[in-house]
Amino acid sequence: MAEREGGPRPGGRSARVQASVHRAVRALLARMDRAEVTIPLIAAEAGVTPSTIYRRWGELNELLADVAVERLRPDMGPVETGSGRGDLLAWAEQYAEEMSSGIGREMIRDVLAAEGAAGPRRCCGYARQQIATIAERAAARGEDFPDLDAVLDGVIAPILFRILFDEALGGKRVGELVEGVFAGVGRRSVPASA
Amino acid sequence: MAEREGGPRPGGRSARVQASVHRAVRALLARMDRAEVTIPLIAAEAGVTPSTIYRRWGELNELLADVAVERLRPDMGPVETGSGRGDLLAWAEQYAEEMSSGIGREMIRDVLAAEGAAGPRRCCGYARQQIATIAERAAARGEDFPDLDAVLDGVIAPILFRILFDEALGGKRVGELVEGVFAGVGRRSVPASA
DNA sequence: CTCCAAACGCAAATAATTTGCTTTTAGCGC
DNA sequence: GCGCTAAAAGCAAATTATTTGCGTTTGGAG
Repeated sequence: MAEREGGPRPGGRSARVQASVHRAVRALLARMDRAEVTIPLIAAEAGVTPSTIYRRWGELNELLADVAVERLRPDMGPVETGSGRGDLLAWAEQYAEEMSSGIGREMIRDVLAAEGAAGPRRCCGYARQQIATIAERAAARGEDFPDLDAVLDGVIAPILFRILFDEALGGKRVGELVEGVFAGVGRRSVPASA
Repeated sequence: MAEREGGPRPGGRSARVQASVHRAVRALLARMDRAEVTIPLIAAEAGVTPSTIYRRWGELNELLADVAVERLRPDMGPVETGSGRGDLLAWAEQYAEEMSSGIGREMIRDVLAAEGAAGPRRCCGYARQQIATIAERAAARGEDFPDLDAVLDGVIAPILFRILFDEALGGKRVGELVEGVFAGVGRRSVPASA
């Protein structure tokens, strides 16, 4: 659990190259439009030969997705507000805002555009984990908290769907979504009252 | 409303080229893996020169997205079952199934990977229109029917979110989602009972 | 019918990608 | 430590894709 991924050793050449390439991608992405970023450019910025990148990542999209997934990994747990509802609301609002930004949107698209389904799954897993943390805290306090799937489908899904297909949701609507999943607590899988 | 888009005249050279290229893309996509499809290949299959495609679409992704959007356009209205709930359920189940298929998934990704937001918007618009039709029919029968946005966020969003980021939902879960948006009818924007 | 501009075809020039081979280097047994 | 081995990187040539300049075709308007 302490290691991140890939490289045989943190300080090895392989790891150094990967770090250098990732750094180069982030730098170029910050400096110019994504459409202008090419593998030879990244290679030059990173101080490696293009063929190294081609052999390791195959194509530009894979590399961009790799970098994006890493950037999308949350660097801290969800903030605590005192209640599960407050935690979820605060987290969802921040999540929506981060993902709605230009860079956030691009990262999501990069992740989705990559070949396998591993990238998207990992991103989904990040959100899942954050919500699970909130749910556990709520459970520890003896509160009712909606199912993980209910939150994924009722809050995360609309946020990402609108970003990708329509227009990003505002904070107000996100709040309504959170209210919605709490309104439905216990309605599913609990054969009571319906 | 009778014309489709683009071309000056249905039988003109421009339209002929576009049709030929689109046909070529569909043929190649059916015959081989997407990763192997290149613009020169498409050009050869379509009987045009590559530069024509480059000038018109710019890059492979744009062309693939263009073709995908066209294929994603519904070719008929939602089936009528007698009730708004039944219509929505039937439509959502078919939608989920179509989009979950390998080809559906690929088309969505192609659309999302393209530059502008026009493609995704159009796809969202297709779904919106289908739902609006169902809603109008329900209204004409005097039934209650959820808001368009409630359906988009409560049914379409989870379906697509799971396909893109996790695992496609089964028909059972889709049914639950439809039930969910009907359970919430009138709860939003109508200041009653809460 | 003639003209104009947009779209296409062609081919040369440029850039990206692949590939075979050599060199470096991290991990491993001694 | 000391070599050995295999994975990963560098290098350069070959291949393939993309861009571009220019001449030609063609659809639409006067």
